[in-house]
Amino acid sequence: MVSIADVAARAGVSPTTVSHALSGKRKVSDRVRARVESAMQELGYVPSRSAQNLAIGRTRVVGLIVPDIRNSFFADLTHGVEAAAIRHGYNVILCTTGFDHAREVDYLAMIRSRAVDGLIYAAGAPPTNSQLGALLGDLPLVLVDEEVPGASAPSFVSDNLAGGRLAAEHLLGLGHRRALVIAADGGLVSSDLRVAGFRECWEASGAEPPLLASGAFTEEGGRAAIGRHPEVGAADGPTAVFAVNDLMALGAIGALQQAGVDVPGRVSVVGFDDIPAGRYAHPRLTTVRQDVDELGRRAALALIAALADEPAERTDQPDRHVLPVSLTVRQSTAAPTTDQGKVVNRG
Amino acid sequence: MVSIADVAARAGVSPTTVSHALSGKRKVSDRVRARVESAMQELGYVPSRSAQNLAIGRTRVVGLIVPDIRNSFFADLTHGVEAAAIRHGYNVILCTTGFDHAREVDYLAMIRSRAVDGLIYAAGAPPTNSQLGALLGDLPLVLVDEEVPGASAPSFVSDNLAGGRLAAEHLLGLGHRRALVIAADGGLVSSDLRVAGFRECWEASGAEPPLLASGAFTEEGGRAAIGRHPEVGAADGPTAVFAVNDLMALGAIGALQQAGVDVPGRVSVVGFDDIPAGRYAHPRLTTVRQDVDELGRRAALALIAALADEPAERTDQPDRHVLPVSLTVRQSTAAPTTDQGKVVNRG
DNA sequence: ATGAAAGCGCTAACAC
DNA sequence: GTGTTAGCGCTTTCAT
Repeated sequence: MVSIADVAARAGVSPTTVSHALSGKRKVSDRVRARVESAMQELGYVPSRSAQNLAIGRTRVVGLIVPDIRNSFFADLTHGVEAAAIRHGYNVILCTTGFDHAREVDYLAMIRSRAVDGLIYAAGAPPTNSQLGALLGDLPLVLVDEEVPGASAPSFVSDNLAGGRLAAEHLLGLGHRRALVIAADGGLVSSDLRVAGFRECWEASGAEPPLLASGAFTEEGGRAAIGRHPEVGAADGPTAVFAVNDLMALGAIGALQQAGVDVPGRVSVVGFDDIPAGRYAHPRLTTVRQDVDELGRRAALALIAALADEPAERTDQPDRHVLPVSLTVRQSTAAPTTDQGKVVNRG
Repeated sequence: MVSIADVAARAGVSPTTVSHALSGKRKVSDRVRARVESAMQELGYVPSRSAQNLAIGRTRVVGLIVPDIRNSFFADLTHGVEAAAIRHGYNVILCTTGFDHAREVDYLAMIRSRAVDGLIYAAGAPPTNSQLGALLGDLPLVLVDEEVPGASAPSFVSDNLAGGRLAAEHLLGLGHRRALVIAADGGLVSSDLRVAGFRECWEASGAEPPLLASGAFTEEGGRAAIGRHPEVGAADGPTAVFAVNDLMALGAIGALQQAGVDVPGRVSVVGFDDIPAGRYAHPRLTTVRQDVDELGRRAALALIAALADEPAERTDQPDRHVLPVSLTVRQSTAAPTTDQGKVVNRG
């Protein structure tokens, strides 16, 4: 292990000078700099990150907590975070909770030991609300994708309310008047907002209130919700389904098709997220698109900015940043057929 | 920042004793241990990871290099790695190269500065062959998914050769005799082996040698390959396509369908990997399944074991571990139709 | 069973 | 423009 002292000795200068030649934090004469540089070269010197971390009190590493990296939504988010972080000289430690409590505890221990300078938290499960603050201590924190009711940290989320409205408008525009909404279990704010946006818009149109189902945030959750509502696609039953994420929407389509209900012939389905699988599905999924990559990027930049600022700066109001969403119309939605409900003309 | 000295003072013992009470590396009387523990509690003490790292010379962090986390193959791999790592007390720093050279350089700097104890490397691009060793120094390294010709590191890969054979056997068994193989650009060992396995089996059956195309390891790559081979699905043209990964297979199917060629009616397609999108595609994709999660798990365990052993142990022969693959038959393959080539009976 | 003291390798006042 | 020196907070001989 070649240390800064070795380099200093070889170049005939002090360790301080080597340090400054490396960091540029103070002037070093060209002659000396050249000697130092060749000494480093010859010795194959690379500064020890551990020593630097201890000396400066920071690690230039941020933690990213996501429920499951195999979910392509979180993979995209991670991509955005990592790309932004690396551009600013930060590395990211990936922490996937997998909804496992033991793991969360391990992560918290790591976090509290200041192995990371800050944290980006995408809560996938009903988050540890008020506990969060206690567990994290005063570690800089940014929430992304999912807001945590109690927490006083900046958050970056998609416009879930508007997304729900977009889905409702699209379906109403096609002539649908009876809908089933599939929400996520566990009181996730994002799910609640999507449902709220949908209902608000739907009911404002004068259509009858949508049916409500809920389930796990997975394909199986969507499948099961349809199982519990055999009236979907039946005479006088709902002709439209809005699922609060694509996985559930895909599951719903699968269950519908299995029950012999044509999509979109008999029932239209719209999802939320715009994951790759939705583009390959049959029919291709109409969905509300989130710019997940950007969500991750913005969250990372915010955290890094907070880390650079004086800690005092952190008492800023915990602002909530909401990013726009858009509707991507594909083949899983169509006008309802006249034999199963009167088509109503409307704006 | 409460340090070990604070705890020691409060408990009326020396820092040494606090350290040992924490690590259990030597006996501490119950009385003292109790005092130390409550002192830690009251002060909210958490040991500084940076200080520990510097003192013990290790970080308990491993690096994972993958080309792109958004590719679900690598997301699965990452999941396997991370799960195994965390169970053994290691964290993982995610490094996505995105085929960007600047980033690779940043990562190498981090790695050489001993920010990580070891490295798991899934080379997605034509890897930095012989350079690799030089760049990494003597950092413990494990290769996964893709082997690097020069490198003298243990590797964990799927049985690509057998996978290629499986695909060929399946297609031959259905009665196909003319095939197009879509390989990946860039001389990736995995692609070469898959192609080799396929050809070997194909030609051994007496069928005419398959046509060969190649392209990027992406959906677009598969699409373009079909574009360059309009004879696929035409009279006397190939009735089967084997793409060396699912993304390319999906692209090929899309291009075929766009050209009015029915899959599997007129042309059968088999992929490799078994990514989620293949299960949603229409027709659902027949493919060679890799146990990616296990690949990642095994690689992580091997690295961690190497880190625990005496460094001397590392001179072991750089073993190559190959994991079995299996064929998942779905709807993208069928017997060739008689009007486009005589059906031949076989085995 | 417990302590004193010397590092681990770097940074940053504070001198000159 | 360069050097001295004192930490950063922990682990770990070596004593007792």
